[in-house]
Amino acid sequence: MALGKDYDNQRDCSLARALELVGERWTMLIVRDAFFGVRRYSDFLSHLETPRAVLADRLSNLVAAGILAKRRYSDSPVREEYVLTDAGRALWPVLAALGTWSARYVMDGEVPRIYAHAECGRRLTGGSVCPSCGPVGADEVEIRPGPDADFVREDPVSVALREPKRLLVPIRG
Amino acid sequence: MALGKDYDNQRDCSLARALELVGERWTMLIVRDAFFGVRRYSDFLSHLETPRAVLADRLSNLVAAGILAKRRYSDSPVREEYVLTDAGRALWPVLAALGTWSARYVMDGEVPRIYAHAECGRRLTGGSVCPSCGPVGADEVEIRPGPDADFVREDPVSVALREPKRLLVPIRG
DNA sequence: CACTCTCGGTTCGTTGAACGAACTCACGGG
DNA sequence: CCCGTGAGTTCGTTCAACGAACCGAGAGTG
Repeated sequence: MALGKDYDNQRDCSLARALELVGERWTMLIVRDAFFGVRRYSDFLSHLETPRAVLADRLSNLVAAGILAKRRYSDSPVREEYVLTDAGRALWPVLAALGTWSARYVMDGEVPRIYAHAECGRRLTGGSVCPSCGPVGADEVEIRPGPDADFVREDPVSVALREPKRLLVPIRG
Repeated sequence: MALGKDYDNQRDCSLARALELVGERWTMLIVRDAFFGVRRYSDFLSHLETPRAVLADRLSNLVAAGILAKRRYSDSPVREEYVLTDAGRALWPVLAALGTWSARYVMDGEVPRIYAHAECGRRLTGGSVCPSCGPVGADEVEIRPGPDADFVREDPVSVALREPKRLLVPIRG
């Protein structure tokens, strides 16, 4: 496949191999949403507003890559959810690093969302490091709306994120 | 533009804004090559083997985003080179985090390339942290071929990377 | 029982991006 | 004068993203 997601002549580079798994359009935002507690196809769909076929394709790729796991949470009716695996949760420092870079060099002072250490309440620096307690895992991170948050969107995920919540805690009870 | 690189409904997220700048196909690998010391259009081209039009588009996007700067290094003939700006160099922790994740969860023990702290020679952990000296900037990082490197490719960049070198040091004198 | 709703998709026609080969243009060297 | 190099642009083809419509199973309502 010459076109598409692979980087055939760059297999000798761990970065390129990683990008084959998480470098496609929408994939990183799906992973971010998974950290936000999104688990259902319909919630990913309404929050990201991606074409349904693209979402289905990305979810199955992420499952194949071992980043998400597909789990049945109801037998009747049959309902599936997508949850982060260990490998998926290990992507937190990557998202955090990119978010931190963006806050510094792209967002120009705007702070739509605040990331803090849930135990001590201090804001994280470098994305995943608490200034008092050192590096923190994603499950110890609390997110809450920042001074520049807008509350315009009405999809279930956006509504749930209007209140502080911990990463990885599912958005629906 | 509904199609393409933007994530219009996600502007309220620093990650999405970052991905609008560095999330397109090839862009991250161009930035990685810039850290490797690649500066010339023809070197990016032969190392990445991307279509020429795509490379030209990505380079101009990166310049517009303030991640690369286009600089004339010869007036006659007119020759330009692309170098990382401060904002571009600040992307190092992002690449390092993704590379580290990949080494752990994707590469399955293969080590094509080794990243070490140039001062003390120790291999970096977490991508950009020296176990003795703490966090290191990209300019203090030395790369060298690892046990699983292959020396198959003959383009100027691949050849130059057969020997140890520091990040950011240009590949051609 | 019929009707409707929700969830989690698949199908399909259209648009736009990636691909790769060919072409351009300015300069420099022999 | 011809050739080579660097840095692109042009263009026809192929493939992926888009979005609207469709689908099937089960649950809830009247």
